[in-house]
Amino acid sequence: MDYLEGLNPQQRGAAEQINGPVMIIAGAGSGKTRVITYRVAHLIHTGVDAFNILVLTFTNKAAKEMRERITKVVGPEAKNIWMGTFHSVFAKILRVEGTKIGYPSNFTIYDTDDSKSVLRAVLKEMNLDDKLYSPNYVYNRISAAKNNLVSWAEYQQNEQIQSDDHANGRGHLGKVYEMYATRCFRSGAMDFDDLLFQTNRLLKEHTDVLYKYQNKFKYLMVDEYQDTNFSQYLIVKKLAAINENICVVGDDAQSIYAFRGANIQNILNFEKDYPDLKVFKLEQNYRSTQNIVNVANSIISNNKEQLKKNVFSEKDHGDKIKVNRAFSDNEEGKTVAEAIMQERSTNGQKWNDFAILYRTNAQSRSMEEALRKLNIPYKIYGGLSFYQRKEIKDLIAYFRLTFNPNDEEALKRVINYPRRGIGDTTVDRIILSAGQNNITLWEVIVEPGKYLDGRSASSVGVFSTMIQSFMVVTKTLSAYDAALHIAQHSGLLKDLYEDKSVEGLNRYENIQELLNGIKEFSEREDIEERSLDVFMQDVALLTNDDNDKNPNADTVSLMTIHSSKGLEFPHVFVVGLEENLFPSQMSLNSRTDLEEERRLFYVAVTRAENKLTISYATSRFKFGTLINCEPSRFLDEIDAQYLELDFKAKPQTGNPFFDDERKAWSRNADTFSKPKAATAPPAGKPVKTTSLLAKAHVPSPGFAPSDTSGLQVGMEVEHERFGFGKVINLEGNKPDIKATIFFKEIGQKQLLLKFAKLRIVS
DNA sequence: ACTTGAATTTTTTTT
DNA sequence: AAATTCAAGT
Repeated sequence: MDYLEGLNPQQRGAAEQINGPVMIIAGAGSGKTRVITYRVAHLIHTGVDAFNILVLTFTNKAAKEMRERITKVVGPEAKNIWMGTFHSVFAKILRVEGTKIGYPSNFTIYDTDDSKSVLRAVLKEMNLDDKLYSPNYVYNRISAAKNNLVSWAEYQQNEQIQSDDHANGRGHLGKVYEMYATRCFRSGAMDFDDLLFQTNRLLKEHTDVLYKYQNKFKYLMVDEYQDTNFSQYLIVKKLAAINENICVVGDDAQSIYAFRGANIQNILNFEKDYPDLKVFKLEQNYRSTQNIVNVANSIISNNKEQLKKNVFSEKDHGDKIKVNRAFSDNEEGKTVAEAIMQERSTNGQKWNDFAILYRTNAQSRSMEEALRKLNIPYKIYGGLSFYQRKEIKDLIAYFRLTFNPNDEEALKRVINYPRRGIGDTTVDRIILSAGQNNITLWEVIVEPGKYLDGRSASSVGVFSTMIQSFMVVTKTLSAYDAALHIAQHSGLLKDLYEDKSVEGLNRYENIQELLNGIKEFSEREDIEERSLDVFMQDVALLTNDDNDKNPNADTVSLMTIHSSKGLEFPHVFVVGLEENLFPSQMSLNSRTDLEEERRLFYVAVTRAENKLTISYATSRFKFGTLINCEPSRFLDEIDAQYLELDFKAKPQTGNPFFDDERKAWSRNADTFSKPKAATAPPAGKPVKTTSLLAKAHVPSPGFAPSDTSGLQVGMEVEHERFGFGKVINLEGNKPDIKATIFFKEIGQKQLLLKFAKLRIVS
């Protein structure tokens, strides 16, 4: 039992309560992963067969980490535990049982790009305006339906939905959903939501299958339960129905995936589903200093919907939370990079100790540039995954087509890449005859002479013969040899090799990297089936982290707050605390969305162990135009006693974030009602600086900042935004010289010379 | 069929 | 600013 010694009483209680329904409300940094690890270890020690345990996690990475930790406690037996994301676990089950609901076992998994491409085709065929029916909107709508287990037929019959759609002028959505679903089915494909939706169908329509897995998974654990949607909730509930040995772990304060259908009610209502539920609350935060925990608490206390808990820390108070203000996004990056540089040298820290977190992926660029200038090694997590790169998707599309010739998205992707003279017209004709003869595209292609005329028939024939040869060849080759064969004989490798541009070289290397990955896979000894089609099966579910070559390199980490969930760093920088960015402007229309943004901020803050720095910029580029930004409302919500500002608060207001600029942009309660007809354009809407305000300054043509090292009192200067002014004072030493400048249009300002972009006029 | 350059759109977050 | 789509020319 010594493995339980390291747990505090609540943690231990949760780990030892192995029978019956259990809910663990785990505050940030409260040792949640530890508890799950030891709970599973405890299950195995008390004699539960590892094969009977199912652990559902939120990311592949989390699953992998947990398995490693459990292995340390219980040894190789840990290999036999079913552990993974909802999507990967049920994809695996659907490969085995999917034939019962009409899917081939080699079904393709469509990623978001594939799905949207199908939708575009459908919308085009139905002649629908793709402004009104934007693929994005339609996709989300269908996704939401599936996550609530509404089939296309039910969608069409549901009066509420229908009247909503009609009110939105989108009465054809039901039909689009139907076409989309049938198209995917015909292609032998499931999208992400299908993996859960079809699992539900399977368990509902085939009680023998349900029974089988109920008995297999005698013990269920679900991590990050607050992020499950209805579809996931129901799968779990069904699987647990016989034994009711279900343990869910979560923190309602960290629910940040409602946009993907996550339903916070799942955790709030868990007690109703299981009246004899045992609840454990983990409230001691072992990760962060008291200041950080207190700030986090003061943020989250602004939310109405939450389970009561009292997260506390017994660590030192630690430093106050620094708040930096910058004039632009680039300067914000510079400030962060310089702070990292400095701290590392004074405190002897590693690059690893720092993380920069942001709301949107687009913000990484200004950070990257600043880090690169100071030669700071960094790594960006998330963003475009390796498997989403064009060249990788192209090659994989060939694999997909080889193993599932009905995969229309793969077919359309590669039928004319590399160029082989099959243009849009021919493709359209193929689609047309497939429709007319009620057969698949593939069936047209294998007998081109029957459906197409001479010229195109021959080039199409060459293509289909090639794919057919792949089907034969891959049967006997190892995964790597098969992949190489396809890469070579499809002409793809040659096409990339001949492109000598930098990007072309890069693409070629990426293909080699993929091939290397496949080689590694085909040499793995821990799995039985190592053929290419097995490798293919989960590729759509892989993310960037799963392709990380040296995860232990000493680098600064850059990532969105969403992907930072579950991680921790000694010093965290949260950047871009601005209205319309964080909180995102998409979230301003409803209280629930806004509360989710606030939880997101909570997640960001609680990643920090010892030090936290928050920053915002007063202007930044968006879509190539400069916009003015106002400080985020979240900053106002933090109890000021924990903060340390790098700029002077305005004494009159008592609120450091309400400065003149802020007042001019005046935001308050009516953000929730209508956008007001203000004299000033609302912040966040892209506005050319030239037309900003009556008093806005138009920089002189060819405005470029001068070298200000020789600046003297009395000189006239021009500032990009503040206009012309006169230097009235200079103070401070070398890099930190502060200039007081009187600007004609806006009055006196203090600027740090190293940041200010000034042109010396005279 | 394909190439080129212009016009248009895009940003939330992810399995 | 970058990526994608569109339209005219070859």
